[in-house]
Amino acid sequence: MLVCQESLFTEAPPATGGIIVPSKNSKEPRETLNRERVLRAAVSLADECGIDSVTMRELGRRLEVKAASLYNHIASRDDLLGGMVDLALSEIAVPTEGVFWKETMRRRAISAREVFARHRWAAGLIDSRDRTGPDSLAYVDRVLGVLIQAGFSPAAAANAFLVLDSYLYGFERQRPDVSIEDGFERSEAARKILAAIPHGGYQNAARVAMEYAEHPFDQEAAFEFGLGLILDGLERQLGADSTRR
Amino acid sequence: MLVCQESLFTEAPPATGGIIVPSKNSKEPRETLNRERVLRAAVSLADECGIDSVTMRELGRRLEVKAASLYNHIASRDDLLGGMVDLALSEIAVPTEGVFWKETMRRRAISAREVFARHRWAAGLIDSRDRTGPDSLAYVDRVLGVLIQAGFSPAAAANAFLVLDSYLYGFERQRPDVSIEDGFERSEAARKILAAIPHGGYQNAARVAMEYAEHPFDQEAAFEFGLGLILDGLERQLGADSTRR
DNA sequence: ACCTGAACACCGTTCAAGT
DNA sequence: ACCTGAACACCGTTCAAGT
Repeated sequence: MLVCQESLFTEAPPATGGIIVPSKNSKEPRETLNRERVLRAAVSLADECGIDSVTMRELGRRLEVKAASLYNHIASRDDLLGGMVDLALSEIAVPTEGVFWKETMRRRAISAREVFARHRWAAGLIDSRDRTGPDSLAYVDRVLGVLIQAGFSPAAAANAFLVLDSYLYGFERQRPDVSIEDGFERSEAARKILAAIPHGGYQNAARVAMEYAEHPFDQEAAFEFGLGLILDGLERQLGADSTRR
Repeated sequence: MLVCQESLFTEAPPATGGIIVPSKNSKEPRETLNRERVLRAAVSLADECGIDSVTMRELGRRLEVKAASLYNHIASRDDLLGGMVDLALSEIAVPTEGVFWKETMRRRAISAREVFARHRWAAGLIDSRDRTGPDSLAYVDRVLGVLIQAGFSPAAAANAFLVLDSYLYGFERQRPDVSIEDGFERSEAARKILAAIPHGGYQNAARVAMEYAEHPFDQEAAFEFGLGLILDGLERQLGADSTRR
């Protein structure tokens, strides 16, 4: 299914050709396009080939339609990206209100990380873009509900939400591309790092590098460590606020 | 100095014209370009007009040079963006090793936020891009040094660094564009939000919106709240590790 | 209502040619 | 060593024209 090689042809394929999109039975009259089909195609294109390859023209090619036609279903490329983010965020597991808020928030964060692993382009697209899509809004409302029900004031709940998601998105964007894998390569890497230290420069960075060469960096553990830190802090704040009241 | 209006001319300005770049005395023979001058011009272009207007062609226009010439000084647009990030990060205040680590980290975070306020494009560019520029590496080394000296193990220091910066960058990217300002507009906004709630939907979001309509959201306070949470957590971890040893 | 063709005003990058 | 002209292979978006 992964068809990301830069197109070998610039011209449109012959209309008869089932070669390019083999999974599509071209006999049945193609059902008409709509916003959802466009968004879903964009998401899988981004998943497979990276966000940079999500161009109007490439997306049109995938949907067997000219780029200009897409504007019947989306307002602009920005609108497209916004819709894609909305779709991705909607995959984050729904917090269930019955569970203890801390556990709910932890599960939500881990679920979000799984979503961001599946859609590696998504975290980079969440920013000034308003989170006003209906799915997103419902999601935000549910998260706030869990926190308010747990005893946070509306403002404190919003604050907690913001702090948690800042960490979540920020961690995701720093997701390191660790490439060194087997033991030999690791110690070899450490040796090189030491050799490259120019006469006592970057000593601290070198110590960390050596440490990681021996005990590889556990990204998931690092994430959950920070998550726990924040959740514990929020819990303490909640306790302080409720005794004061 | 702000000259961001989309260029009114496509053709190059007349060579004699001091009209377009009035601050530049065009009589003296322009000093030759170099990497630093290109990067600095790109940074101020991004500051003034946004990152999207940093194109090779526009940058060339600013430097009174054809776009192709830029490739004598930078390898590619990606190289350019990397260099810009490096330059911005180098503006973050240097942590001084003499001070208590927690205060140092707090000041660093606040300084970083000031830098990101000045260069609003910067936070969005820090991601998979390696932080391997010489300035960045020296900076990383210094931060790690403060933490290690405070008693964190190399791995714990790296973890603390990662957690802090995840929060920092993540918060920055969510920086809300609060547009409502005066009191009347705020209560008006709250009224509208309530009116828009479709028969009991999004109740929690509505409560938060109303709360903010009365007591406007203090972004700086929210940031420092989360920052304090994380720093306190790290301090507790440091204490636990050192008593255990 | 939806799609196409063709155009417009852009991009990043390469490269032979100039100085 | 640095810059230019010209080209290549792209972009997003608009719009009259088709069905």
